[in-house]
Parts: sequence; structure tokens; C-alpha cells
Amino acid sequence: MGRIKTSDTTSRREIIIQKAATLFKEKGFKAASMRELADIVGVEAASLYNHIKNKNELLNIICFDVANRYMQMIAEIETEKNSSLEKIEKLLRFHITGMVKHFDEVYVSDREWKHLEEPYLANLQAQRRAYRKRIAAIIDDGIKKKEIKKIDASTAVLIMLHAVSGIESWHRSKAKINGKELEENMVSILVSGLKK
Amino acid sequence: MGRIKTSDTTSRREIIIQKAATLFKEKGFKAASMRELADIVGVEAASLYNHIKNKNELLNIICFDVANRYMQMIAEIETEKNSSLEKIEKLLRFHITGMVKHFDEVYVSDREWKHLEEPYLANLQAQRRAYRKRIAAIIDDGIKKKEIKKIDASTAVLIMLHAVSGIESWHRSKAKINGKELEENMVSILVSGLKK
DNA sequence: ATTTGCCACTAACAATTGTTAGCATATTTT
DNA sequence: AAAATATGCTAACAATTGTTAGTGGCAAAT
Repeated sequence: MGRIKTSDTTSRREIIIQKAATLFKEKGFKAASMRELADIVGVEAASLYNHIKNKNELLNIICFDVANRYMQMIAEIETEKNSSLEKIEKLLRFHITGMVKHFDEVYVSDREWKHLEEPYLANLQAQRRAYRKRIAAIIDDGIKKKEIKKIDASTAVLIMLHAVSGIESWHRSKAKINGKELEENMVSILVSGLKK
Repeated sequence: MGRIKTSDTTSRREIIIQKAATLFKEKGFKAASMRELADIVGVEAASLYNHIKNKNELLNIICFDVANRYMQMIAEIETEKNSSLEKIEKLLRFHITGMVKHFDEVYVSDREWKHLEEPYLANLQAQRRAYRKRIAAIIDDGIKKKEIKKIDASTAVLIMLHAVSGIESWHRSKAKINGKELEENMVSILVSGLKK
């Protein structure tokens, strides 16, 4: 079939991962086959294994890529000297733009993590739990300082994160408002929903 | 293996569908096998086909069951003489309690509809689009009447529906607040996020 | 008690899956 | 130019998949 075209910035491996993310998003991890991925990449199925260990490694990479980005951002936010509400807003905006930009990856990481194998599964779950806890801590802090109304923090986290993942249907919809507008609307609804 | 136990209210078919919903939720539709489902039901795989046409029929039933419940509720709400905000709140509460009660079904319908086959796939997608439009219409009406702040209605719908589907992680979490509390928190955040 | 229909079983199928082995060709390094 | 490495191919594998055919037994109706 011919070899995979690489650019200077993107290795063959990275191309495969990228196309895998798109395929997994469209068909789901289990329903996507290596032969199909190979077709898309422009190569025979067996040739993929010169670049990756196996199918599950693809999912690992995608999921932890996303998780690591989030962990980095929350660490940064925690150190900044902002009000709790400002911190939440910044995180929210980060999630929204991240969802718009790295859509396939984030989508797959959100919906297909179930198919990770141990120890990666347990690892990612722990990481996600920890992440939610850190956000909840910011909210609880805001409640204590009376910037945020008295609500259950973990419920608020759950709403925020899942609302953002709803951008999926914005992505699919025809009558799209633009990304910036979407962001402002989401922030407006969610932040004022928290405010005291 | 012996035959499937039926109660007076639940046919063998319904038992299979119920167990299928749970299995599909846990493993995903594609990853769940008929042999596994048969095991859970307590029967050989081939025996399932005395009660259902095929695997995809199970998914059809689950998805349209949920969709029909929603369609019925929105029709009811539209006829009532309430303010837009009250209508939205009622719908929101319906979604929340529905998610808590029919968790497996709703979860599967939300995440696995991709694996429906035509014409069911197109059918359900159309139904969901129509459903979201009807909610958006209520919101737009509320904006016109100045009960709701000026926002993009379809973004608001997207936030609402996906926030509710986040109850999934509440379901899994250990430190659970109770269902009623969860409902009040969600309503509080989302409704006040919309209010003018 | 006999018949009828429901229901579960065994066995088997064709298709699809992820993956490996072995070999050929292209590219890069020496 | 030669050697080494990277990357592709074909063929094949074992396992798993959904599903059907055919058979026999259990339960309810006659």
C-alpha cells in the first residue's frame, strides 16, 4: 500500500494515534477494528504493529494524554492567587476550549475509558477521582469564604464536568454558534448558578 | 440449565431486556456478548432467541423505551399553564428522578445509541433532536417573557441534559448524598443559572 | 391421558477479531 | 557501496462473535 506519510512535526506513530482517536470516537473502541484503522492510515493491519504494541496501547495513550493535561492545569490554578469563583471559571474555560480543540481525544477518554486494561484502568479512575476532589475543594473553599452558595460541592463538580462534555452535541449540530459564544453562554449559566 | 423464572408481572422477555440493560451499561453494547447475557439470565445463549429476535433488538427496545417516556413528559409539560422557568424545573426534576430510577436503561440509551442499526438509528436521532428543540422553545419563550436571561437556548439545553447524565458518577461514588438532596442541588444550580 | 405449544438444549456455521511469523523492500547510517 | 534499521507486505493463527437448525422435554389445555 505504500508507507505512511510523516511531516516534520508528526511521527508515524502519532499519526496512527490521531486517526485512532477519530475512529474510536466515531465507532467506539470495541467496534473499531485494527483493519479499519489500517485502511484509514493507508496501510495493512499488520503494519500498524511496527509502531504500536497493540490496540489497547492506543487507548492508554489517548486517555492519559487528556488526564495529564487536566492535572497540569489544576495544579497551576491551585497556586494562583484568585478567588474561588475565578478559579472555577478559569478551569471551566480551560475545559471548554480543550473540548473544542482536542475533541476526539477528550471524547474518547470520557466515553471509552471502560475498555482500559489493568493497571491502567484503576490508575485512570484514581486520577479522575483525585481530580474531581481537587475541584470540589476549591468549591468548598468558596463556600466557606461566602463567594459560592451553600451546595454540595461534588454535585457541582459533576454538573460542571458533564455539562462541558455536552459540547459533543454542539459539535454535531448544524446550527452552530461559534466556539467563543458557546463558552460565554456556558460560563454565564454555570458560574451564576454557583454564585451566592 | 433450567428455565427462566418469571414473576406474575415480568415475562421472560422482560427479564432478558432488564438484564441486558445492566450488562450493556457495564461492558458497553459491543463488548457485551450474548453468551454472557445468557449466563446472567441462567440459560444457554441460543435459548435467548426464543424470546428476542437478535442482539440489536435489545438495544432498540431499551433506547426507545427511554425516548418514549421523555416524549410523553414533554408533551404533558407543554400543555400545562406554568411559567417557562417552572416548566424547565419540572422537566429537570423528571430527568433527575428518571435517571436515578431507570439508571441502566437511561445510561445505555445515552451512551450506546450509536450501535443502533438503520432505520432505528436515524429514527432515534430525529426524535432526540426534536426533543431538544421543544425544550429550547420553552427556554426561548422564557427569554421573551423575561423570566430567563438572554442566552443561547440550545446551549442551555445541552448543559441541562448532560448535567443530568452526570448522575452516572454520583451512582458510582461512595460518599453519596441521597437522591432528593442531589435533586435539590442540581435544580438550585441550574435553575438559578438560567434565571434573570 | 394425550396433545399442543412453549422453551431450553447441543452442535455447528461463517464471519470477524487482534495479533504473530516470516519475508521483502525501502531508507538511513556507516 | 555496504550494512543496519525501519517499515511494509502476505498468510495464517486461535479465539470469539452472533445466529440458526434440529431435537427433546416440560407445562398447560383438551
